[in-house]
Amino acid sequence: MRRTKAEAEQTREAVLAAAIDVFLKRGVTRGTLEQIASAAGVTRGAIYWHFRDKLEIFTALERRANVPNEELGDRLKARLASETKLDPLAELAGAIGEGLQSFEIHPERPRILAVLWLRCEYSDDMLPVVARQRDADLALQQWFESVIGLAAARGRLARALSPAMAARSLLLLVNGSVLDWLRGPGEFELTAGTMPMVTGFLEAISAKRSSGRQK
Amino acid sequence: MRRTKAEAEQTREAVLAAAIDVFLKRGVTRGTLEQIASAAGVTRGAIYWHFRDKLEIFTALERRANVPNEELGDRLKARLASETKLDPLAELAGAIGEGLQSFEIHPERPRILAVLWLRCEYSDDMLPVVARQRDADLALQQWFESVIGLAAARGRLARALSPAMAARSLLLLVNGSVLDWLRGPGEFELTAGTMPMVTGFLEAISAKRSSGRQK
DNA sequence: CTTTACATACATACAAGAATGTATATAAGC
DNA sequence: GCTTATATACATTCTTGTATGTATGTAAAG
Repeated sequence: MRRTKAEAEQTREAVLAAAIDVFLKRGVTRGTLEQIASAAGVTRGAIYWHFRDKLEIFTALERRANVPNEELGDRLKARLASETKLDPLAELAGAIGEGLQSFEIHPERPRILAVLWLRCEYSDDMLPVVARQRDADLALQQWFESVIGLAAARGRLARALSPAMAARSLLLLVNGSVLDWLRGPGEFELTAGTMPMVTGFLEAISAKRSSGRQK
Repeated sequence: MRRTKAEAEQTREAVLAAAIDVFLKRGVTRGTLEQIASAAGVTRGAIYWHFRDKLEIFTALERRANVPNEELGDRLKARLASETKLDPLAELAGAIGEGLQSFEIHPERPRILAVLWLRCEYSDDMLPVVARQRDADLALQQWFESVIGLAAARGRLARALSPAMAARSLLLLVNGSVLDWLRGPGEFELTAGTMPMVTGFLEAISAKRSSGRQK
């Protein structure tokens, strides 16, 4: 019955994949370890070997959700620093488009996010989870803000919204659209349905170059 | 032990109020009828008299969440229809401000919304609830769109966003900000923290009257 | 190269506690 | 007197955690 290390890692992954399935169907609280085990083709014993309890499974999933965004942000910041001729807002739109597409390319990601955002009760004991998600959001908002601030410094931002407010608005737009997309299974295509709002918003907050004085 | 009709109605309300407390603390699934009962100062027997099961308590709460918005929308539409001189976008901003303030004035409303949005697992059996919330959102979006469409018809809308996209963006902004507010207990004031984004957004999508040609 | 010893990767079985729903008791309004 | 509004008691079902069994990989000793 004892498996090799590689096989053990494989069952660990199977448990996590099964957990996503079960959490999506039944919710994190109502989904049971027995259901996860049978979905993974093992018994609860195997789960208790790899994870202390259900919360540890959940946090393992949570950890996988927020990683890719950070890389994306770092790449964009690097590119903007090296090539100063690029239009910051256009590049920002491109990066957001990339981020959205990654959800359509890697099917696991939206499933995990759906668990975090829609299959989870944020009661008192989940408070650290909420805090981590807020931190992730804040990080996103801040790199939005730094890019928008760059545009503002070059006089390419209208005065209606400060960089901070614009960044926050943009984040709410994107997150909200993703949330809607997760709620409705296949009601619209994520990138195609979201980008018009993003580019429209960015265009709306861009300084109009023809007029020195707009109000 | 038998109470008069008025007293019975009172305990029904007490149960609902207690349910909000318990759901907020423990989550809808993990919150137990026993906890609700003791918080309401009754036993589970009383609850089972007034409600068939926990889901019925939940739906009773849900019903109370979406009512006020509809009234607000109807009032604004009536006012815009009667007085044609008003600026639609400015009135829209005012109505949104009113709506936000109602959350700060009536403390029960954000608590119920927090239950619906953050203390609830939307697993398969909750699908009708998700559908109802989407319908409520769609209704909001549509009255945003009708007002913005009015502004567009008067040439007071920039071309960056269509009325439909602008309405959707605006709804995402407002809902997202409310969600953030519900997540962080007292991190910012709802109206004061949200309205700058709303007015900024509306200003950004307004046609600049000085220039005949903006790009 | 074999043997031995130990850790690993599970499965199985069991006990305890919750939570729910229901059935029954009861006492007071109508 | 019948119904209503509750409390109480009970049976049942889940679920979890843990304890234990067990067989296999793995590595070191000889």
